[in-house]
Amino acid sequence: MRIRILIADDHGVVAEGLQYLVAANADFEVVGRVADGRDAVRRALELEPDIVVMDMAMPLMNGIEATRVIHDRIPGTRVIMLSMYSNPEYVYRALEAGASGFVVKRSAARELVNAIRAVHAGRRYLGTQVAEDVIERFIGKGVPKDPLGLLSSRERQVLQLLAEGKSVAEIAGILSLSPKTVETYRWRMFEKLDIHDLPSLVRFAIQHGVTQLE
Amino acid sequence: MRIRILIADDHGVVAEGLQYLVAANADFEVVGRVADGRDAVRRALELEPDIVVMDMAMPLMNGIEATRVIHDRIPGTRVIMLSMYSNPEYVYRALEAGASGFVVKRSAARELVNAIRAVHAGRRYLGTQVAEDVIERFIGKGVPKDPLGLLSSRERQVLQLLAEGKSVAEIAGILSLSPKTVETYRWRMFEKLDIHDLPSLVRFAIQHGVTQLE
DNA sequence: CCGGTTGTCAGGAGTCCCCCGACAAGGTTG
DNA sequence: CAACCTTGTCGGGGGACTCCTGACAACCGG
Repeated sequence: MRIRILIADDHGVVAEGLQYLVAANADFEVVGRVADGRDAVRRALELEPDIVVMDMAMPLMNGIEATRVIHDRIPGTRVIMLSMYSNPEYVYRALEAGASGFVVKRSAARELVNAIRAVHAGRRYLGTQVAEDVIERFIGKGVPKDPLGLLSSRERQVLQLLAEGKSVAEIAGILSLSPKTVETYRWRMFEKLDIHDLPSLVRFAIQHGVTQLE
Repeated sequence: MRIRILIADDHGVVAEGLQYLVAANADFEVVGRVADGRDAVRRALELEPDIVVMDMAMPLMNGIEATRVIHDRIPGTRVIMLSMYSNPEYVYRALEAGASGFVVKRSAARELVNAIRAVHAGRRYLGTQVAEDVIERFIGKGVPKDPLGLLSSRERQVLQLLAEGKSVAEIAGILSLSPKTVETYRWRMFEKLDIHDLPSLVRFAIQHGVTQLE
C-alpha cells in the first residue's frame, strides 16, 4: 500500500518538480496537484490522501489556513508544510494549525522524503535547519506571540484577500458570503489590530506572511 | 547527442525536483547541480554544459552576476534564468547580463522544457507570463526604465503618501492642493502603472523603495 | 510652433466604507 | 448550570470616497 500524496504549490515548475521527486520513491504515489489553498482543501476532502505537501504562501487561501481546515475535517490526512523561510513564527503557526511537519525549500530533497515517511508513521518532523532555528528561539524567549492570533480564521481569510487587492464584493463572491458579512470581518479586523487604513493592513499582511510581495 | 544541463538553485528540494523534471526528457542530461552562484561559475567552467538553469536569488553570488561571468567566459554555454518574479527590471538585468531565457517559477514545467530547447537551438526564450509583462511595459520605451520613471514627481509624492495610508483629503492638506487634484494624480498613476487597486499600489511602492515595510 | 506632458481644478454618478444593531451557535468560566 | 464572550452571519443608512471625464494654462522637446 503506497503512501498517497497531494501536492499543493502555486509555482508550476516547483510543483511538477516535486511531483517527479516524490514519485521517484516507489512507495510514494502522487494522487493530485493543486495551485492554491482552496483547491488544496477541496481535493484533500475528495481524495483523502495520506499526506499533503503544502506550500505556505499560496493565493486565495494560504497554506496555514488550508492546513487548519484539512486537519479539522480529515483526521487521517497529515500535512507537511513546505516554506521558503524557517521564521519561527511561521513554524509555530504551521504546527499550531495542525501541520505534522515543516521543511524549508532550501533543504535537501532527502529531508522531504524523510518527513513524508516520518509523518506517515505518525511522528512529527522538523527539518534540521528548522529545528535549529526554532530551538534557538525557544530558549531565548517564550512562544512567539503574534497578533494574527487575535483574528479568527474568517478574518484571516478576508485579510489575505483584501491584501491581495480583492474588493469586498469579490471576496463575498469567493467566499460565498454576503458583502455585508465581509464588511463586518473587515471592520472587526481593523478594530482588533488597531489599524485604520488599507495600506497599513497590506503591510501588516506582508510582514506576517499572510501574503507576499510578489 | 543529448543537451547537457547544469542546474543552479539553492533550494535543495526545488533543485532536485528540477533535476527529475528535466531528466524526464530523454534528450536532456543533467550533468551537475550546485547551490550557489560561485559554484555555478566553477562547475560551468569545468563542465562547459550547453545550458545552465539558474535561480536568480542565490547566496554568495546571485544568478545575475554568475550569468555575467559565465556568458563572458564560456561562449558555448547559454543561461536560462529561473525566478520567483517577472519584475521587468529583473528580466532586463538578466538579459543584459547575457541570459538567453527567462522563466518564472510560477509557470508550468512545460515552459522550462520549451525554454531549454529554444535556447539550445540558438534562440531566446521568455516565458509567456514574462513576455507579456515585459512587452507591455517596454515596447514603447525601448529603454529599460524602471516604472517609477513613468510617474511625474507630483505623482510620486502622492504615491508615497497613499502607500503610507494617508487619505486623499489628508494628502490634499499636506500638499496644499485641492482634493480633486490629488484624485487626478492618483487616477493618472493607476493608469500609467496599470494598477487598479490600492493594495497592489502599496506593494509596488514597497518594491520600488518609495516606502518601507514597518 | 505644435503635440505631449504636467500641474491644477471641478462635477456627477455611482460605489464603498463606517459604524451600529442583531441573533444564533459554540466555548469558557465562575 | 448560567452568564458571558467570541465567532459567523446578515442588514441599514448616510456620508465619504472613487472613477472618469472635461478643462485649461504652462512648459518642453522636436
